[in-house]
Amino acid sequence: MSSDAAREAWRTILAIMWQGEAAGRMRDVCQSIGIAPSMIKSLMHLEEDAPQAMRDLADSWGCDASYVTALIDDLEARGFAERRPHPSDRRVKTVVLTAEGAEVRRRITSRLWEPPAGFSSLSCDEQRQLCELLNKVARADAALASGPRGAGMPVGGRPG
Amino acid sequence: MSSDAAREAWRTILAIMWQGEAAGRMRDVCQSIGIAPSMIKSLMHLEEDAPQAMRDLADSWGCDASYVTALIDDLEARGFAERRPHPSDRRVKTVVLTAEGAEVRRRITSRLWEPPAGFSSLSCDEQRQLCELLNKVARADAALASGPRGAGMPVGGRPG
DNA sequence: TATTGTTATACTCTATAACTATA
DNA sequence: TATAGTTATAGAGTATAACAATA
Repeated sequence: MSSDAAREAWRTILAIMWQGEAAGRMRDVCQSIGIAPSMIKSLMHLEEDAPQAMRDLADSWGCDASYVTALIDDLEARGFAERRPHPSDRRVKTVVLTAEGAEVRRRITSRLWEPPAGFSSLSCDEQRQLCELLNKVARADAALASGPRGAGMPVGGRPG
Repeated sequence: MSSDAAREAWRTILAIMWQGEAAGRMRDVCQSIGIAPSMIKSLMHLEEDAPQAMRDLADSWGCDASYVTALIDDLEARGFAERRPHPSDRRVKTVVLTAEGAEVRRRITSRLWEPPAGFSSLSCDEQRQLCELLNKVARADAALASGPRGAGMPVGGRPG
């Protein structure tokens, strides 16, 4: 059970995300850059110097492997990503961002990470306070998520 | 241009939304209640005692009118919503939530508005502080949104 | 035999165009 | 003539099943 203040804070975050100036952000970014929304998710998760196996991408995106094939086909067709063989397992294909893909990724994040207009109503001190409180929440949330649901831990993790 | 603290705060909100315990929230709610994600959006915007014209729904969801027809067809088929004639304009159809639809809506919100696990790492005072700061942002954001992009105002709104 | 990625296929989501009824 | 909603249809987005290559 959670406190009323926490509940209201969370509801307000949802309102800022879905009803405020940032609501159509995702769609605007897609239109201005000329890519499909599904591409953003892929681009944001790939990196320039860290090849990732297709299978791992399917797992972390929670989608079917065949759909990863389709997504990476698209990215490759536009020159944003590149398939590479796995050094030791020839079944596996890995994916990296090309220089052009990395550039597009930077353009996306610079728009997406721009805070909604309402943040300008806070003083500098308030902005720093807000930032610290949110960081505390995010750190705790990440820690809790890696406990009960983390990737490295077996499912029956907690010893009897 | 926005301050570094504001930028970091916003990025942290995005991390909490997309990477933390709340990341799969929407999908979980859909599965546990047995409805499609698109239905959530519709249900959350309808009300039990405030009939809304189909046309207005299309506008506020930013989608085509024909898709509203499909959505409301689904909701009606499941007994969650009901079409009603407009009192004065016989072209218009309005939509309201049925009692059952309102009940499902309550179940959805009670899960969706549950704050992510990380909020429990804040003291009561910190939760209240966070809540106040976010409220300030949300209020300013709503005010700014209703200025440049508001519904009631003509596009060329600012007088010369 | 089990696993990785691909292909073929089908189902869901959403938009466009043509249509009917009303204003 | 213009507007509200519907129908028919087509295009994206995504999954399932069958398959080839490799382990």
